[in-house]
Amino acid sequence: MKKTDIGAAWRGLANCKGCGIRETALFADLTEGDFSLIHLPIDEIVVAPGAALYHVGDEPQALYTVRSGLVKLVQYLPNGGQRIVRLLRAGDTAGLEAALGEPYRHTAIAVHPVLTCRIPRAVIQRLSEETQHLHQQLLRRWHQAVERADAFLVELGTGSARARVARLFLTLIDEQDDCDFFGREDVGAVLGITTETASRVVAELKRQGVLDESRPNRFHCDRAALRALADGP
Amino acid sequence: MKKTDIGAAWRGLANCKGCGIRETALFADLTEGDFSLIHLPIDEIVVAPGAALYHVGDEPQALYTVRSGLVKLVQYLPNGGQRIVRLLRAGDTAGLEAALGEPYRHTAIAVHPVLTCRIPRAVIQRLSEETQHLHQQLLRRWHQAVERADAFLVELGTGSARARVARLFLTLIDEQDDCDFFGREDVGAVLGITTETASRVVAELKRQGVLDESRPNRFHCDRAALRALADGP
DNA sequence: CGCGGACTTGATGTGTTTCAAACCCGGTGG
DNA sequence: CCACCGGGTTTGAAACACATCAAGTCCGCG
Repeated sequence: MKKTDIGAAWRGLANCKGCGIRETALFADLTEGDFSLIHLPIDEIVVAPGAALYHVGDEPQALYTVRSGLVKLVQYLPNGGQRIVRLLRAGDTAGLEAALGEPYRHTAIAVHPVLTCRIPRAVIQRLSEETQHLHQQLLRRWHQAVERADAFLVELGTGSARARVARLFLTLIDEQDDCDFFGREDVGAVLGITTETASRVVAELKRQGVLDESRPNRFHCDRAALRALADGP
Repeated sequence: MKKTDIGAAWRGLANCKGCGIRETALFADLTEGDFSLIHLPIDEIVVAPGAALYHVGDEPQALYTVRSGLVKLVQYLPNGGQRIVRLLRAGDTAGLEAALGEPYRHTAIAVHPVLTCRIPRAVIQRLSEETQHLHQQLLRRWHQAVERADAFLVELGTGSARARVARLFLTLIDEQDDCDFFGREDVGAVLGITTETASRVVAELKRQGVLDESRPNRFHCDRAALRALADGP
């Protein structure tokens, strides 16, 4: 609760047309003409680990396209604990509910350093009235959000702690079998297990050579071994 | 897999304008004029318990508005098991992905006898191009689906088996504190626990007088007691 | 009447939680 | 430079909840 909110730094105005990840992002299929409809600035923002993009219940002023890094969507439990309900990476959209004028349902926190584009709600509404393209994209994003949510429930909420951890690594791993991981407390909040169990499992996988920690929380993984663990008991 | 698909019976053509639950359903804010855009029949269908509205991977021909009864959305696990990822009731929409032309991501199965309206995909696409109203509703439905998914994860995937069962009852209970419940196997699939544990917990709650089984799988519940259990250990 | 399916119950084992303590490491200040 | 602290991680031992395997019961139904 007392986490510093410092760490959100303005980086400049976004140049959407020339954006490197546009084809996978919300503005994917906007046309030249569509861009002229944007009359509010889209800011590029750098968010430091631990800082929030927005908080649950906030007035929805904007939604965010993640350009790099990792964002966790957190929901707080009545008992004070927290549960991470989704993880967002490059190309994903955070705070979609802002497009509907609904208050944010989660708190979005940067896990790794995050580069993001802040798109004001007014821009979305304007575009979504004027162009079918964006409307389709919005629907697709919602669809994607549901799929992710279901996947979280099925993949990360089922089976033994070891299997869950293995599946989590498999969802985070890159093409070189490397993986930027995060704190054990967060692992627990994602998988619905305790911090200690998360730590035990990760430590054990390191000992077994399935994981190799090149730097703190940076792992090289044995993909095959992880897959075997993912469905085993 | 071999569940009979019998039990889906045509009941007639829907009269959307006069529909009793329209204000809560997908067609909530369509105008008189909008209805004239519907050129394909909307069927009213009765689905018997255990029968499917559609199967995972099916070509998306239609989406469904649930008018009464209870529908489960099921996802199958690699190991052959299954997990129920959402429960739908009167006013809810099943198979939203059809509006996007995406294949169904779940299998939708009637738990209690279900009365449903089958809305062909073409109708949705036509309407969604012609009227902002429906478009907004579609977005809202997606939003709702995500909220449900998150609630499933947080409420039904956290805490002890007893707490989860209590929360499940609280989500199903009606204003008279009555509750149409369902098989223990399904309870397990919803909560991520085994059939036996589900049975044990329900049986124990019956003995404690928290639940009173008036007829098979029809319960009168002590709401206060359930709420106490819901966050307790 | 006897069968099958869903529910209940018991005994046992194991995985996970819990409570505690030790550890490692980067940072701070003497 | 080193002592010291604090947060995150690891590890241990004991308690507990849940899974598992295996009967047994209670229906409805042919």
